[in-house]
Amino acid sequence: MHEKERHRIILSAVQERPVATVPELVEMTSSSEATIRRDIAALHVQKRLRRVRGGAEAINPPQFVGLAGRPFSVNETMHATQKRAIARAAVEMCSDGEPIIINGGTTTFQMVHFLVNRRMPIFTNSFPIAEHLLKHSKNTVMLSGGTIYREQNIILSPFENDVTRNFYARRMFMGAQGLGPLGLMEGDPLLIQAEHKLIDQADEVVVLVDSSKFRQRSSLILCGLSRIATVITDEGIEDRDAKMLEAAGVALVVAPGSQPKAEESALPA
Amino acid sequence: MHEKERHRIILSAVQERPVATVPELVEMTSSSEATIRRDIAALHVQKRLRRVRGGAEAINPPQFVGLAGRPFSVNETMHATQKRAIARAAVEMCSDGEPIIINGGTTTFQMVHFLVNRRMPIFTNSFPIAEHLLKHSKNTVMLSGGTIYREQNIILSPFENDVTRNFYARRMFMGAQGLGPLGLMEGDPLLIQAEHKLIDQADEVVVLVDSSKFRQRSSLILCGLSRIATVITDEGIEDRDAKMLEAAGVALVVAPGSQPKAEESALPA
DNA sequence: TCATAAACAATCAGAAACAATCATATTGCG
DNA sequence: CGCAATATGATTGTTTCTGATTGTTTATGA
Repeated sequence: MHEKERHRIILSAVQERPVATVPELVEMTSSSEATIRRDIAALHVQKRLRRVRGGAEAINPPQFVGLAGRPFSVNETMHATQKRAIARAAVEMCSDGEPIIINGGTTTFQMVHFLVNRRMPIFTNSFPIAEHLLKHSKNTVMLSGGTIYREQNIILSPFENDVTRNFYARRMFMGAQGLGPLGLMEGDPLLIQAEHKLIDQADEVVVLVDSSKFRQRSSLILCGLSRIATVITDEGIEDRDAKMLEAAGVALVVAPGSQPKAEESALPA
Repeated sequence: MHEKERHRIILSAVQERPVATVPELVEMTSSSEATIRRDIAALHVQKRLRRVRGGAEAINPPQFVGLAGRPFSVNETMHATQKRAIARAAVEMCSDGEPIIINGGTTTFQMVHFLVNRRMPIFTNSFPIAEHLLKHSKNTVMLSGGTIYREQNIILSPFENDVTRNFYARRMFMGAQGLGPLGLMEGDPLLIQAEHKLIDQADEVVVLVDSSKFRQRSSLILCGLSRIATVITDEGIEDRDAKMLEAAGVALVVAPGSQPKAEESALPA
């Protein structure tokens, strides 16, 4: 067996399980202990894995923290103030007892804080949202079934007939990566899939986007503006974008309390 | 067992409950008291947990366990040692990569600790199990969809065609309230419903019950003994009950390490 | 307060993992 | 074909870890 081949096997083993022991790898590669040690040492200096006593471990999760993958936590802090204000406005649209659907995302996640004193049936495909509502509120929580995708923080099943098809609500709340004349844009095909499942289960689609999202573009269009009933954003929205929504017959809600981001709006051309 | 694995198990246990005792961890890791103390000390200086007299506790604020309803937490401490030994034996039946189904329950929950160093597709209807596996393991987690019932700690949908019908595994693991000649007994109709959904999705049903369950009776029969492939219990099982299982063609596994409860078995008539 | 048990710390022998070395095998090239 | 360069495997001695034993400290109840 060649060196490259062993390295491939070792890296694969390390990815699959938190720690791969030297005897395990010896068994897998049919090579000697000394060779495996040398390989691990080599891969260690290449920073392709971390060498630990007894074997090797993957380098990416030094200790994997909780549910939220990196992308989630990073996003979580961006535009936090606006997101919070937008989320509050979204929750204020709801009345107790009225069922709602919340699609997973960092903006919609902020809604949970304003839902703690409410009592309504809430359907979501987001594990963190469900978790938070369960632990800190008395709402009835309903969850879509399927595989939990750690990176995207959503639950998605590849099948047609899941519980999702049996839940219906007047409003569905969702975020997006971008919003433009062509409609709602998303960056991840998996999210597109998940959102398509939910979008048909509600009369009105309410989109939560901070004003920076009007400048974001992406290649994946989820749906046209016509499908959107309401957009909630912050005070940083530009007239041009407001007019675009108005022309498409989309109701616009500007969440108060989010400080106008004059500098951010006046971007250097 | 290697250092990293022990650390993962310890952190996993500490998360589950506010405090994990040294003897508990000794039992879970099959290592000595001295080693556990050293591990705790090491994790303490790494600020990954707090060392306290008697064991270790989670470092983050004592987040109240809103999720686990009273019944769950109370049950959780009963027969804890046996339950853990049984859960360990259950996980030892599984090989990496082999998909399994875990029905929610306090005994089956204990399986999570032994699954942290594994890598397999796991389908469950239990929110706490899914949560723990997500946070402390690399397993692929699949969840059934539906309403989350706080009291029973399970997720159940009233509909026929949900994701559950699309997942299939060789083994399904479940607990029960009682086990007698008539079969598997459960106390709550909701659990019956949930378990019926899963029971058809696996070839073999593996039942995890501590030996006290052979003396429990209940009015709701979930299924006959013939449907059960294996029963895992502790050393407190009586000959009469073992014979009953044998007669029904059920494989019996007695989990080692659970000290024989001589006094408990010899109940005052 | 004292007695008792539990939890802890310190120590040491044995085991496992490791590093260093050397002999052998494989490969590439003249 | 032979030689050199490199890679591999075995051997050795060293380091590190683990588990048992001992004695000390801390909590608990009479």
